[in-house]
Amino acid sequence: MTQATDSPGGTPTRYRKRATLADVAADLGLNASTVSRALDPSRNSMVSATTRERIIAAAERLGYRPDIPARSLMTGRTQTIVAIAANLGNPTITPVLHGVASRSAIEGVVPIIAETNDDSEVFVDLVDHMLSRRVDAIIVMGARRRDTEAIESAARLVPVVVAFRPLLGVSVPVVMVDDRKGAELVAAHFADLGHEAVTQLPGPSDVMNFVLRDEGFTSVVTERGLDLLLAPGQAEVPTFEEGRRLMRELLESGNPMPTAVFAHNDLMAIGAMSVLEERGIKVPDDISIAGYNDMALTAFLACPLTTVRYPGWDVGHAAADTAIRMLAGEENVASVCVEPVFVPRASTTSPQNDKTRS
Amino acid sequence: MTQATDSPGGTPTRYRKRATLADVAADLGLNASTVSRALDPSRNSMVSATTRERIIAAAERLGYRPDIPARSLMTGRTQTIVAIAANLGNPTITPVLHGVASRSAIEGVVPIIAETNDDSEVFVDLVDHMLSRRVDAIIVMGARRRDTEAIESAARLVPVVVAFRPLLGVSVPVVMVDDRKGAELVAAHFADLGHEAVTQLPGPSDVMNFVLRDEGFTSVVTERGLDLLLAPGQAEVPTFEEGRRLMRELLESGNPMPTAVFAHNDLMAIGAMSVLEERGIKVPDDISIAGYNDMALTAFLACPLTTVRYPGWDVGHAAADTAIRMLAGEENVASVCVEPVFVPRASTTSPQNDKTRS
DNA sequence: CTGTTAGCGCGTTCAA
DNA sequence: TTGAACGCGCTAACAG
Repeated sequence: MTQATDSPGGTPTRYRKRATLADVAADLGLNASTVSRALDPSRNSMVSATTRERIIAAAERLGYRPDIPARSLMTGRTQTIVAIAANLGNPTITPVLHGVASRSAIEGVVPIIAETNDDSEVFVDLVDHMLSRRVDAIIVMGARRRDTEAIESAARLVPVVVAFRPLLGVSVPVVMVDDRKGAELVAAHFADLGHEAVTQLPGPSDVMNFVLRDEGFTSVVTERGLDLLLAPGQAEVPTFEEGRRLMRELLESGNPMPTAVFAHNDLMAIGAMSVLEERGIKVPDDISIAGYNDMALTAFLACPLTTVRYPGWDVGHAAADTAIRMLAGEENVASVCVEPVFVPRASTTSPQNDKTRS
Repeated sequence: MTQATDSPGGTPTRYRKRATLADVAADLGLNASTVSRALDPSRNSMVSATTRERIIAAAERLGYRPDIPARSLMTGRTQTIVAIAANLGNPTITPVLHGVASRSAIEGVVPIIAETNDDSEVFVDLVDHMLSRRVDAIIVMGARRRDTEAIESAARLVPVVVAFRPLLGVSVPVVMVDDRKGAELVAAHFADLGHEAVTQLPGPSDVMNFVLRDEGFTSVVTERGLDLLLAPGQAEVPTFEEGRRLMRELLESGNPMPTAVFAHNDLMAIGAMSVLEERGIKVPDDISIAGYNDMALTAFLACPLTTVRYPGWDVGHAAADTAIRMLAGEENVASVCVEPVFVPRASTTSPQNDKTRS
C-alpha cells in the first residue's frame, strides 16, 4: 500500500473529492441554483416541497457540504473573526477567549486565535495576513502603544475592536476592565489595614493596563496620606521571573522597606513571595502582598493571595458582541468597561510591628 | 454622522473596498495574470524585472492584499488547520496550542482553535463545519471514545491527527504522552518511599489518558506487592470539584485508608488536598498525594505537589508536524509518543506511622 | 417555482 | 515575456 493507484501518474489522491452543488444537481437532473436555494434556509421557500426533499436526500446521500470559501467570494463574508493575543501562555487570556467563542457561536461565526508573542512586527504581519484571509472582524487583545497605527489602518477595512489590553486615543471601540478602579481597591485595602509605607512592582508601562493600575494605586495612596516608596524598577514583561527580580532589587536597594506591596499581576506577586520565602521574610506578617487577576490556584498557594478578579469571560463576550454589532452595520458602537472585584485573602494583613528597616 | 452617504440607498459601506489583482493591472495597463505572476515568488521569474518592480510598487501603493479564500478555490488549499480542544479552560491545553501554533507558523499555515466543551454533538457539528471551511487538516485534541466514527469519517476527506487525548484503534496518527509510563513512575515512587496501601482518584474512563494512568499505576503497584485499595469512584470530569468529591467519599467510606493517593491530574489532587486540610489531615505526614500534568503554580502551593510533567508544547508541535507532513502527501505517517517526566515535590514522603484507620 | 447567465478573485493553460 | 480565456463553487439577478 505504498503506492496509491487511483490517479495514474500525478500526486496520489488519497482523499475523497467533495461533492459540489453541481454534483447534487446532476444527480437529480436539476440546476445548481435550485439546489443552492433548497439548501439555504432563507431561500428554500422558493423551492417546491417535493423537490426540496429530493434535494436534501441527495445532498445527504452524496455527502454534500457547502464550500464556505467559495460562498464568501459572493457574499463578502467569511463568517470568521480573529482574536489576536499577545501570549496564549498567559492564563488570564483563557477566559477571554472562552467568552469570545461563546458569543461568536451564537452567530455561526468561528473565531481564529492567533498569537504575537508581544512582538510588534509579528503583530503587523498577522493583521495583514488576517485581512488577506478576509476575516470579518478583528479583536486585538495584545496591543501595545506602538501598534496604534496598524490598528487604525486595519480599521479602515474591517471592524476592529481593542480588548483586554486597552489603548487610549484609538478610534475603535475598546472593551476593558476598569483597572484603575481595581488598583484603587487594593490601595484602599492597604490603607484600611493601617499600612503607612507601601510600594508597587509595576508591569511594563507600554501596556495600558499597568499604567492604569499605577495611576489608580498612586492616586488613592496619596489621597489617604500613605508614603508611596519608590518602585524598584519596572518589569519588562509581567512574569514570575520579573516579579522575583523586582523584589530582589527592592530588598537590596538599601531604601526604607514598605509594609505592603502591590504587584501588578499575580505571577509577579508569586515571584516576589518566592524571594521573600527564600530570605525568611514572612508574608503577611513581615510584609503584605497583593496581586492582580485572580489566576487559577491563587487561592491555594502557600499563602493564599489577595488579588483583584479579572472578569475575563465578560471581556471576551463583550468584545465579540461589539465586533458582531459593527459587522451588522451598527454605527458608533460604544466602548465597554467591566468592573473588577476585589478578593481579600491571607497574603495581606495589618502591619505587625515597626521593623521597617532603614 | 448617523447616516453614511457613499451608497445611495443600501447598506452604508463604511469600509474601504480592497484592491484586487485586476485593479493593480488596470492601474498599470497590464493584465491580471501578469500581476499574479509578478507577486508570486515561485513564478515571478516569468516576469521582466522592470514590470515586476512597477507591479510591486503599484500593489503597495493601492494597498493590494491577496485574497486567500479566492486563491483557495483554485489551489484547493486554505492554509488553515484546526485544533479542536475539549476545553480551553484546561491549563494543560495551552502549551499544546502553543506548540501547534509554533510549528504551523513555519509553514504559513494558520491554526484555528475550536472548543467542544466535551460535548460529542458539538464535536460532530464542529468537524462538519470545519470541513465546510475546507481546512487543510484537523488536529483532534478533545476526543472521547464515542467520537471515533466521526474522526474516521473526516479522515477520508482531509488529514486528521489525534493528539493530547489519545484514542486506540483509530486509523489516523496519534500524538500522545506515555501516560502509562508516567503513572508507573508515580507508583514506583510510592513503593520506593515504603508505602504499602495506596489508591487512586481516577479520571473519566472514556478519556484514554486516564485509562492508561490507571493501567500503569495498577501494574506497578501490583508488581511491587502493594495493597491497591478500591478507588472511591470515578470523576465525571477531571476537575477540582470532582477531586474534592472523590476524596470526601474516600474518607467517609469506612474502608481502610491508604497512606498515598495518586490523583489522575493536578486539579483533582489539589481538590483532594483542600478536603484533607479542612479535616486537619496533614499532607504529606498523614497522607501522600501525587497529581499529574505539572500545571503552572503547583510548585507554589501550600504543599508543593509531586506530579508528572506533561510536555504539552512537544505534543502540539509534533501534532502539527504530523498534520503538515500528511498534507504534503507523505504516506503512512507514524504516531508519536512523548516521554513524561516525574517531578517529586513535598506532597509525598515516607509513611510516618501506622495510623491506617480500619 | 425553476433554469440561465454572470461574476466574485484568483491561478492555470494555451497562444501570441 | 505577456495576454486572453477558462474554471474553481457558489449566489445574485433576471427570464421564463
